[in-house]
Amino acid sequence: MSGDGTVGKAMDVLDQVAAFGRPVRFGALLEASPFPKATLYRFLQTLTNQRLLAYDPEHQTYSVGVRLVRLAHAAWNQSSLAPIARPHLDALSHKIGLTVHLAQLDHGQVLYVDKRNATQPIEMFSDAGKIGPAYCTGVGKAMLAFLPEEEQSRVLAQQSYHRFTDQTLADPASLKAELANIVTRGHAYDREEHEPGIICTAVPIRSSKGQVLGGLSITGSTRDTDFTKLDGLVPDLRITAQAIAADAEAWRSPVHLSQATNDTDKVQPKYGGMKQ
Amino acid sequence: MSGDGTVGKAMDVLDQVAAFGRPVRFGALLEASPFPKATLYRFLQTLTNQRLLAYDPEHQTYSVGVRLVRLAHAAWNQSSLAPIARPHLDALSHKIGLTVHLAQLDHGQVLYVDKRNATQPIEMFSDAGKIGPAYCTGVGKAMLAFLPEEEQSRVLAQQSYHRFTDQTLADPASLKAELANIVTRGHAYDREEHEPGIICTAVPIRSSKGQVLGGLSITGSTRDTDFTKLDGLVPDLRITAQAIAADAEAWRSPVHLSQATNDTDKVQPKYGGMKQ
DNA sequence: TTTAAGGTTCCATTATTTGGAACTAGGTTT
DNA sequence: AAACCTAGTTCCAAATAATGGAACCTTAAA
Repeated sequence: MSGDGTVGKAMDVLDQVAAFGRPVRFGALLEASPFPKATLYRFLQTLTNQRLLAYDPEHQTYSVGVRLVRLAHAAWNQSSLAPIARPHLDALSHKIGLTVHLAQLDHGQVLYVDKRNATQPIEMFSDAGKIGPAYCTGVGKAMLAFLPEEEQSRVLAQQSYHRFTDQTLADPASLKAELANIVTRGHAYDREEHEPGIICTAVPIRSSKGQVLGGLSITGSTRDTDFTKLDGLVPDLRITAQAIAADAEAWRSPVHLSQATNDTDKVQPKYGGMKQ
Repeated sequence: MSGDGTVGKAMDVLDQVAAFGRPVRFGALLEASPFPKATLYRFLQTLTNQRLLAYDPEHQTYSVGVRLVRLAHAAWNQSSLAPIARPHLDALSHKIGLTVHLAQLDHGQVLYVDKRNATQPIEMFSDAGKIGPAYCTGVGKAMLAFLPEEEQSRVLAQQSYHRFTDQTLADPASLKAELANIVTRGHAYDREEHEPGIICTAVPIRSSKGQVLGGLSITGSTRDTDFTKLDGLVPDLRITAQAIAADAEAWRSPVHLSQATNDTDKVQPKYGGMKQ
């Protein structure tokens, strides 16, 4: 699938285990794997050694390893919009009192990187890291709409176009038409296209050069809210998105000036600080 | 460092980028890398192709890629205690009104997988995924204390023994003595050993066979609380830890009965659902 | 005790990785 | 403007690691 030599293949195996969503036995993996028994076995060994997988000897099952949680922490901090956007999300959700989502595009899908739920407590990882379809969510369409021509076509061709509800735009043509509307309008709607009873308004987060950095949305249920209400909040959304974009650009720029002075007095110097 | 063929080396590179904590240029990586230029270059290409790294062409910098966030979501859900422990944490933090941490051991270090902060809103990934030292935190010591002999020795030898405060137990001998106390007492203290002004009580989460699954702690500042107060909460901690362990065992057991019926009607069937 | 299925190891073959050196693109000094 | 860096990229023969068919365990049932 990915190619990319041994590392790519190993990642495919990792993805496969992750896709099961629960501990899985060797045989189950083998059945669905393009690799012969011995090869798959060795990959699982390697990944387990690397603690990218965890092996439960009692049940003889593999599951995705916690080392990933650690790496993800770094990823979330250093290459997602989340740390930059945090204060803005706090302010926005406090002001409007509805659920706010921050998302980015990953491999043609919507990756939620942060969330504010005004009423209930936040659901941690269960939301950050969650993925959703791009063609039938507010944030997804807001991001797609402002993608450069070529990239947009590529991503549109990747979508699954599953019909979640009877509002879902389940083919590239109607989606493309909708995206044009979004560009002129400046924001996207989700009209119960993904889940019945759930509507949303979303805007893209774009750099000064117009590059799509992410998306921001307000979500509500049809019981509590409607599009008139949501429309009233669009200015707030826009302002927040712009503020996030501005901060993102301010953060990125000065980075390359100082040459890597690997702070050795840090709390947990990668491996260096640990005896081996 | 890790060995394990090509995949291991690639992971080392990934770790190296993660350790920088910010976007990093090729040259900076090369300086600190055991690999020759061409080799490092190819690894970075491969990892970038795999979206495990993200490359910013403008600044020519690499950072950890968001694909990891996605994988971590799976890891957190399927092989951490967090999803099982969630309701218990909610109940505990609600009842006692102090900060509660849920942690697991990863590679001799404390990996925080969830947190409840009774007063302030939860800080998402900034806490889940965070790592800390095992030898000078409450959860760390609680878990170390109940490790099997051999594993304990191995992990003790891995610690960095940095003296964070003048309370830090900064050598294996005094740590080992303390661990013995923890075993008889049944719970661990952090007496400002990691951060001045921060104290905590922690218990291990152990399976019915005594295996250490994780750790649970209550943290407070010396201004608001003291060990007398914390001691009063230990029974609650214990009960919660036991409940989590019980649920964890109940969840694991029936897993291997049903043979992999890869749900194809799932929302996002890994790649299968997407045209390629 | 035999059979079977699931898992693990072996090892000659095959394919990938390796890294020194040569090359290219920007930017800076002479 | 030419020479000269420095940082990043490509090439390719040699070295190394991955491959997978088959044999071998090990546990659970017949």
